[in-house]
Amino acid sequence: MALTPLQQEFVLHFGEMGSRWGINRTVGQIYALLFLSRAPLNAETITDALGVSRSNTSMGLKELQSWNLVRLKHVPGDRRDYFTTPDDLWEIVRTLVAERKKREIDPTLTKLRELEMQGPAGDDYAEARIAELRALIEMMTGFYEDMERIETERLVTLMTYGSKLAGMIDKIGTLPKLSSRSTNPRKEA
Amino acid sequence: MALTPLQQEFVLHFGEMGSRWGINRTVGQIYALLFLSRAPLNAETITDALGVSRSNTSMGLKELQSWNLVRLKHVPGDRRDYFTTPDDLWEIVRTLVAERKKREIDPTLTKLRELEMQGPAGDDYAEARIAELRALIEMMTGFYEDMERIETERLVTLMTYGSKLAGMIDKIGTLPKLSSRSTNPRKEA
DNA sequence: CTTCTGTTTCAGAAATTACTGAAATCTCTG
DNA sequence: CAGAGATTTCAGTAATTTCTGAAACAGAAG
Repeated sequence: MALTPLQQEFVLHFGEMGSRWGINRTVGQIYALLFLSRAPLNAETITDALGVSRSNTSMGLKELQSWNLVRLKHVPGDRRDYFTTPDDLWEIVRTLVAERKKREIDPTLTKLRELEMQGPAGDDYAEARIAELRALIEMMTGFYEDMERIETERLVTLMTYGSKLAGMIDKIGTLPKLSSRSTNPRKEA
Repeated sequence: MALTPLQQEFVLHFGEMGSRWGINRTVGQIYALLFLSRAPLNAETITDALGVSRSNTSMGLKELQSWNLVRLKHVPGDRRDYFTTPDDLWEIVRTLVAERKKREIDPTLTKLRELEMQGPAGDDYAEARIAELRALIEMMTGFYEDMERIETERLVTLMTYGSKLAGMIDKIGTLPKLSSRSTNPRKEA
């Protein structure tokens, strides 16, 4: 499969960005190719389009599967595996955020909790810093978990609302009580 | 400077996580060390505490400076440079997000706009996908820019509010008009 | 069971990235 | 300006990561 110039440029860009995103070039390129392709592609087609080895494609697809970024499809009457990316971009973003959190944040949160468990270490400043960092990460991951549960349509509304939020935030506490994870938002109604 | 076991473990963890975070081990370790240290440290002290070469420390500090993650301090009567991390963790988070956006997202947004500029390429699906991705990234970066301007205290309130937001979002549009980047949030008052 | 098609694994090669020590540079101070 | 202290640069080396081709594996069909 020959790539159009548009596909080509997009694929090369994702390859180059790969290292910044924590994946390797081939993985970035495979993803880019699938992203732009309406129909699912099999490993052979990908190998051929990108000019990499068949085994490299296999590893790349495995990596993308471990990120939950691609779906496996089967074409009737064809034994080969076909891959696609979800049509819904928001689903992709959600997956990406969830996976990065899992890989880049959760291990550290666990470690910070461990360190706190070990009790006083005779270094007040370091202990305070660690506790503060742990609390901040917990706040952010807690918020993330709440946002994760909100439907896409509402998220879009929220994001579009943008700077108006500042004004709205100040109304919090004056609004009727609703269930929430929060313990004490500024003022209890 | 000998590290306490607490510092040691924290520093080693940051070193290991470094590669996932897009920095190298030494950079992660230097940052961790500075983060836990009340007093600013000079390059010599860091070199000694981490057991790396002086030049490696120099490069690591340079990298951290390029990320705006450390500040340079000067101790009266001492010509050496001393480094610290900001006391305010929120400031650190803001820097981190800003820098990652700059490195991981902005170049892609630029590239997507370029690709769209090049006009029809005879691949409707790919063009639509690219346009959709560009629009999504613009929405998210636009929202980010709005949030960036909100004071920390309000952000904390917002994050603490968590799942209550879902209910609040539905009220958007019924609230009095305020200035905003948004063009048409669901319903105009 | 054997063959055929497709996928994965893996050891080594290639490429990239990180680290070091020595030399160069920079900048105060006397 | 000369010398001392501090930092940076850089070429070479070490370590790590990525990629490949060959071989092993899987399972459907005859």
